[in-house]
Amino acid sequence: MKLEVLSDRVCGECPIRHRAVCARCDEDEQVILDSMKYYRSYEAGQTVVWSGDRMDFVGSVVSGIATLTQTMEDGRTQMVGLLLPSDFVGRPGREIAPYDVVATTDLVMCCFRKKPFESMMAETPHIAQRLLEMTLDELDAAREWMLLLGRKTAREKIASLIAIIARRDATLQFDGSDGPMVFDLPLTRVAMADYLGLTLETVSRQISSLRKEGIIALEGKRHVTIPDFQRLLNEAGDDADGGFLV
Amino acid sequence: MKLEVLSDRVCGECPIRHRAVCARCDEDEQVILDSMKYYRSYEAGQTVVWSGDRMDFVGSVVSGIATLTQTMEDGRTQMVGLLLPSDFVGRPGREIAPYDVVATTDLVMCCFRKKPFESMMAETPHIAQRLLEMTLDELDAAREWMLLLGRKTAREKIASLIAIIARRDATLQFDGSDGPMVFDLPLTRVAMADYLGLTLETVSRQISSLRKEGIIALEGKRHVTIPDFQRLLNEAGDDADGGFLV
DNA sequence: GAAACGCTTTGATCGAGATCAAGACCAGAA
DNA sequence: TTCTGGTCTTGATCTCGATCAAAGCGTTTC
Repeated sequence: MKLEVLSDRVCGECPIRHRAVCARCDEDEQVILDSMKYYRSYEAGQTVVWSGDRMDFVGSVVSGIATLTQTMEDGRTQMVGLLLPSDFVGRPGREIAPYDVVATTDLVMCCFRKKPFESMMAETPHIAQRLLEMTLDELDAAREWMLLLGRKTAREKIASLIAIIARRDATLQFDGSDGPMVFDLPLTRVAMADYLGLTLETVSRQISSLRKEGIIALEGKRHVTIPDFQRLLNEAGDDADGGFLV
Repeated sequence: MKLEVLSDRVCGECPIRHRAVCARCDEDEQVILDSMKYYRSYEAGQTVVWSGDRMDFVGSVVSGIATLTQTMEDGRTQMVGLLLPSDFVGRPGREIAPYDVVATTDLVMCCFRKKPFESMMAETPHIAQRLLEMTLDELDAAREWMLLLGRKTAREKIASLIAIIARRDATLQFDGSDGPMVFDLPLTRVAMADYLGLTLETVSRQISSLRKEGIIALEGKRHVTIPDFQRLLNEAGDDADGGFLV
């Protein structure tokens, strides 16, 4: 679908140019990556990578949202990462994918075949440096999530998730501070449950509860308005402004 | 205490030389690190770093065990990492420590002042490469832990933790496959509870339950024997051999 | 020796969230 | 229009792990 449009695109006009794994590259390096890259599109619901399968590429999310999930034999599943534009998928040096990667919305990825990318990385410290930085950020996020999974109540979990999504959307749009925040939840109730270590019924109940108390407002199932962000943060159990943003 | 002995030690005879952040360095690089490094010792129970404090050094665990914990204002705590020999503490480029680091046993660390280490890292791809590798491993471990925290039962959590500690100890000692595994738990019941997202009472009850069923045997509070490792793994809810080790 | 302290175990009870079950809401297809 | 399938909400009940409480055990101190 969008593939034709995108395949013409050069890195210079890429929307994630300054945040992705290639962010630190100078012009020469960029030219090489530009010639190596190719785009892939996925529809909402499609699986990008199956856990246990061989993975012959790595890449960055250009637009859309994907999830990283782990599943036990009996079917219990836990989402272990939420991939947003500029996030990196795949691990250099790894053959087999350890997680399912699923497109939650329509998704476009900027991909590189694994071998060439690995050689490029060995010669280009800028890429390795940026990847290290991004991986350390992901590790922080994973650890924040461990606190949520291990110690927060259902209500706090929901409030935390909504706050995280809201803050991200706010960052993307404008950073004009006050006024109500408005956005769409990019996840189904099931996906939220898988992320939060809850059941979908509990997710639904807690969202209803926050709605009844006026902490959030809902239009339809997905469209959310937050009249007072600080009030939401209080429900999330985080200190001050919800951890680190800066 | 051990400080005197250690301060004479050269990197060549370091027990973690081949696994730590310096593992990839060649001899020249090693010599520089050798001259920069200094050892620090901590007693069991001492706090190495306070969350929120400025951190002026980074370093590797040489011997002993430390924990990484996060705490909410109301006192709920979650352990987000277990630091074993060769693990790295601190993030280049970060000023403020986001977690408490606490020595669980007597601990020796090989430290570098942050600024010099950062400059060294900028000039030495070997260090950045190895750190990336280690960080990716930690990210995998954190994600495995997210599955445990979000979806496993109390019994599965305990079995998983014991299995992980057992496997690590087995790796350190010999890889002769069969026969009972014997080792000491390096954590108190409270620490286990903080790691697993449980209360200490539940930890104690589940350990008692595994003991009564003969899946583990206990001498005193800490000394564990596992007669049949596969049986323990079945209780952990992991597939096959408990995920990745290779 | 006894006392004090830290760590652990065990028991009794409670409650948050899971589970089971039904129905609401909405979009697309016939 | 009705049917069908997917997503979400709400209710009733149950259960696992939390909470509250007491006591056991080993080590250190005096």
